[in-house]
Amino acid sequence: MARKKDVQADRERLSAAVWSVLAERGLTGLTLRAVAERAGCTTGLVLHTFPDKRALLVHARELLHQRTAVRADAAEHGARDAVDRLKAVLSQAVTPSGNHDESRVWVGFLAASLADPALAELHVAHSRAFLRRVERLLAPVRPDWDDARRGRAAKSLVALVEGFNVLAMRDPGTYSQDVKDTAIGAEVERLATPPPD
Amino acid sequence: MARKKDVQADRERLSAAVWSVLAERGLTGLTLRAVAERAGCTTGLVLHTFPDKRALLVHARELLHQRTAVRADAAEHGARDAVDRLKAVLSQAVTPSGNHDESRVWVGFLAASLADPALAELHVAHSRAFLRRVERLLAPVRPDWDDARRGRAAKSLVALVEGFNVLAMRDPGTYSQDVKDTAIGAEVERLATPPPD
DNA sequence: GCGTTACCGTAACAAACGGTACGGTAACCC
DNA sequence: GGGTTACCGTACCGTTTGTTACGGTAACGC
Repeated sequence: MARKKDVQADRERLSAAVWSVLAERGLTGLTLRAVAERAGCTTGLVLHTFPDKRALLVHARELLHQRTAVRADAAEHGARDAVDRLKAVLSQAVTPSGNHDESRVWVGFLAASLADPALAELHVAHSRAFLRRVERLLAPVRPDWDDARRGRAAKSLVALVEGFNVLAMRDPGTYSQDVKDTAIGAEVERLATPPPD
Repeated sequence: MARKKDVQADRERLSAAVWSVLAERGLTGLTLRAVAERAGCTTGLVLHTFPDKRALLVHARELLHQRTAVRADAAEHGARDAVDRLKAVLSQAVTPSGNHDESRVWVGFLAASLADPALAELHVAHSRAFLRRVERLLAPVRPDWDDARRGRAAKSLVALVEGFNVLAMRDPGTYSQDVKDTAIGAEVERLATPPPD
């Protein structure tokens, strides 16, 4: 036996490097050497921690999914009533952490998923998980609706959020934080207000 | 003088090849050799028609923008009243031509724009043009609103459309054509119905 | 039909890619 | 503290990338 290392920590650090490179240099610039440089090591460590590039991307994608889920949980937990919970989760989803880095990373993975079935599967799974979360939060807001009706409303809310993220990433002036929050707030209020039908 | 050729036709053919490769193999698979093979020629013709790869991508992006604008014009022209016009343009924007190829191409260009300022500028220009179109179509629907209010509503509609496109591309089962059309139709109807405020 | 000239397929280039193999180095156990 | 062993930086491999240069070929004017 000789020295031992923290493989898990290395994986997280390399995944963070993947996000950073993806946000800054795009999918084309996402090379093993660029990731290694960003993580302060060489390709040796990268390919000893992961079997190949695809596995690295898959892990980075899964970790990103996990982190966003934690953030959504926090937003959900911090809200008071049902309407606030829904609004908080949606609003948090369109609030960029860094200079829209998260959106850029998200788009990078989306484009990469067009050529990698494993990434495609992860993307769909993540997207559906968020949809289910919105459906769950919508249930106490509109208990008078049936599942089908709530499902359609949830899908529209998810589409609104995803659309704002993509648009704000490239044109943050037009799609400012205020614009996004106001739109989401108005939409949720409209869904929550009594008018039956 | 010797033989002459139709440069414009070559450019359109090569741009179409770019779309095809982008949809099928993704951004990573978008190489000059793949484009040449898809167009039935060699890289010789490609780099004699365009100075370099970036110029090829920019032209393909511009032509795509132009084509979608023509389609939107047609949808707008074919509708009867103001509400139908708005609904037709939005619905057409979420109706995939081929097997979501257009969405894949759109995402590919979006990801490519992260590393190419020229593509980024084109993307924003295209996005803003679509937003202005929706604002223009929304004007006769809600003449009682001021520009700011209409602008916010238009941005929400655009976000809804973009979001549906991205979501349906990867999960067409969950976000079916019926789901998208119903949601857009309901949203437009809601905007168009009298209830003031 | 022949010479001229533009076109574009062919081939090669340096650089960079993902991935492999080896060996020096440093940490652990006894 | 010395021997052992796992770690990972270094160097290299074959392939593929964008791009350049050349030359055969085919079409046009006369």
